Amino acid sequence: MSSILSGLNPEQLEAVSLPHQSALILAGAGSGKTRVLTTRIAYLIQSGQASPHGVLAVTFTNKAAKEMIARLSAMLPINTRGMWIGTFHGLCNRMLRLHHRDAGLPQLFQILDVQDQLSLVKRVMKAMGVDGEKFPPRQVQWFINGNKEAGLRASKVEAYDDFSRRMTEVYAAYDEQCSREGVVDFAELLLRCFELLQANEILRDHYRERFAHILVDEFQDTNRLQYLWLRLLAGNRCAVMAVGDDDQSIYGFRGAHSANMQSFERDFGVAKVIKLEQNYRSHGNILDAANHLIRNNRTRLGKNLWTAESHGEPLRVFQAPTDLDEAAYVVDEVKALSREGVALSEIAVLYRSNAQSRVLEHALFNAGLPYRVYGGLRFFERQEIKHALAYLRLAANPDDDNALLRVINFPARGIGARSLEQLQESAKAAGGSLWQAACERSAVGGQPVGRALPVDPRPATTGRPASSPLKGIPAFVALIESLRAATQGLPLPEIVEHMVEHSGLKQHYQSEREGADRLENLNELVNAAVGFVHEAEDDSLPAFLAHAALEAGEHQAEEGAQALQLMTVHSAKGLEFHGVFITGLEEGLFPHEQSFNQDGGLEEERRLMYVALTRSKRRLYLTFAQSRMLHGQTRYNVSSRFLEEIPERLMKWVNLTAPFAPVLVPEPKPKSKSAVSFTVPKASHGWQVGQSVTHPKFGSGVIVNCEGHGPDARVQVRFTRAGVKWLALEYARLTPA
DNA sequence: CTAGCTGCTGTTTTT
DNA sequence: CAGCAGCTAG
Repeated sequence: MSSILSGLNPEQLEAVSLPHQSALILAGAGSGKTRVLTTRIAYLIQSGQASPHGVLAVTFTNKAAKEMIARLSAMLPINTRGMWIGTFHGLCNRMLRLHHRDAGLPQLFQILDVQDQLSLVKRVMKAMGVDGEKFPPRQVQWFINGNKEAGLRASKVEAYDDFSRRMTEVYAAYDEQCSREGVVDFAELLLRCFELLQANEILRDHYRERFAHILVDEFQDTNRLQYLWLRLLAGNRCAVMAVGDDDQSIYGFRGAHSANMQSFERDFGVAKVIKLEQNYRSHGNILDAANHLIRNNRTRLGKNLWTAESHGEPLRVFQAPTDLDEAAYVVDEVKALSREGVALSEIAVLYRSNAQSRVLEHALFNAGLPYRVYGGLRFFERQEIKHALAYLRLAANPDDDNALLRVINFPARGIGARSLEQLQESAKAAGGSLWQAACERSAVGGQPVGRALPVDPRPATTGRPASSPLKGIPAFVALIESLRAATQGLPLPEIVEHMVEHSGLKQHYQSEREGADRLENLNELVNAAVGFVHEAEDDSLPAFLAHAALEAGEHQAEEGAQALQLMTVHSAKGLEFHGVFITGLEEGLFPHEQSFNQDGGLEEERRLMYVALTRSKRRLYLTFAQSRMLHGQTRYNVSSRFLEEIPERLMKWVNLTAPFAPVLVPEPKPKSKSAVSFTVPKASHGWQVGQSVTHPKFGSGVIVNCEGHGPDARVQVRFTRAGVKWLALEYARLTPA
């Protein structure tokens, strides 16, 4: 017992060994929050106050859940498999699978990711004849999720104006369509689970009996629904330990409600709030900077981090003329750090928005520095993977219209908009899924059956009722049936492999010019299935599909490899690095301009900056650029106000530019760098046929043709790797080889 | 029906 | 600059 508790400071110890009561732990960045949580679980189990079976621990990200399980396994000789440790979505998914009947869901319900959800929303809107101009689908999606996350079904939404009334109608229709298809979106996982527990007393009591201890990580990020879910699940006898930091609440934009911390104190009868304020991560200057910055926020619970460590180095501030120069600086400094012996995996480059990673990646790639990007397009979100998954989903549940629509004509098999329209109409008329409608048509050799016929609005076409589409649809039905039959009972990896091989996807990408990467990803999908079988308790196809939806990014981030870490500030939360670059510190970017009109938006941006600062253990860089390419045009920004909120004495301006010097508007750059630096009399733009060139993306090649003059000048280049391409000289960054 | 083109638009953060 | 909807030629 003493072994797991040794080394804890008094506050940590108090938190870990609390008696059976609900508690709120205010845990500052780097104060050993995860350690407290895991040690608490270990303590409860080791002292016999709880069994592994009777503890539920919920986190916000998969990464955090994994971390917790790993640390727990290291601390105690117990099997952590089967323990209820996971994300809100993961745990709700688990509960819904176990009780799908009570929850009113098919056993094999599928999970819609953001893209799937959006396309379903669009489909529903189209069917209802809702104007997509007046009601942007994204906004409708946001509306639906927002209400679900507030715990509101369409029938409970209070709509006082025509606009929200119409949106609410779409919400209702969308939910109906989801249940027809047997699919649930992310928010639905939570809401459905909540409703299940609410409606089913026996089940509720069962789980309340079972989970005597609930632990919640990142409590400040919980939304209304998650809070209600916790309260419902906890009942009166459960001890809930909520750990959070209001200063790190950065998900307000999607409904997180850090006031849940205050509600928690009240609703759960918290006797004492424990504050963890000693920071074990960063040197003093870094903490000073973070503390000063966050003091500019009005709405805080109040907390001040301190450290026993020395001040360390000053923060290094770098002002770059352009985003390219900023990237170049990052490259140089990373190289220097690396030479000093700092592992690349201990260095992170942070940015506010994903779009910023491009320029950085480009510079790193050219410098030959290995890097890994978190976020962005995740593995399971790639087009070819989504296609393959759609085939798999159809094998598991053919009524999944989203999946069907994705692949019914991919690879192309002659099913166009017209036949789809007809299919959708007959499905609607029969009140069934698209798959059912497709089967009906195929079954009788092309004759539309029974009631399916009369809806055709154009009498002219009734002469030859839907003859052309019937070539494609029966072929599709037959394909799916044969895939299903062939994979029946096979182990998961073989199912996946069979699908990839025989769905026509592989063939399609083999014949496609740029299909090599996609093929590789498809192979990687088979590997993912193999890995999944080894790791997961449930290695069925539906479990794999759920995994794909819930842990979309898992596969591109190989742990431990020696690579520089690139990520948004959001995804950096909870991580720490020896050296951190916070880039793009410009007004409009960080803080983001979208935050200016949002309620409390600026304070959230500041908390985001606080999170960014506190990721660093030792070395911290703050960089910004005076001009930056954004959305295809150059923008001139001033430095971020956050730089001014950090005391000057903590910072060192490394490029010797006076701080807050007036922004110089650079002269317009020459149209094409290469055209200026390279002059050959032959042509006005300086390039000639036969010349060897290199392109940042396509690599090396030879010019095979030229045409046009001035801004319209183009050259045709035969690249060694990328084939033959026409490039506009004004834009292509071509260099002589 | 398909493929390929044009022209438009929307842009933050994520389970 | 992307991704996408809508259009046109084959």
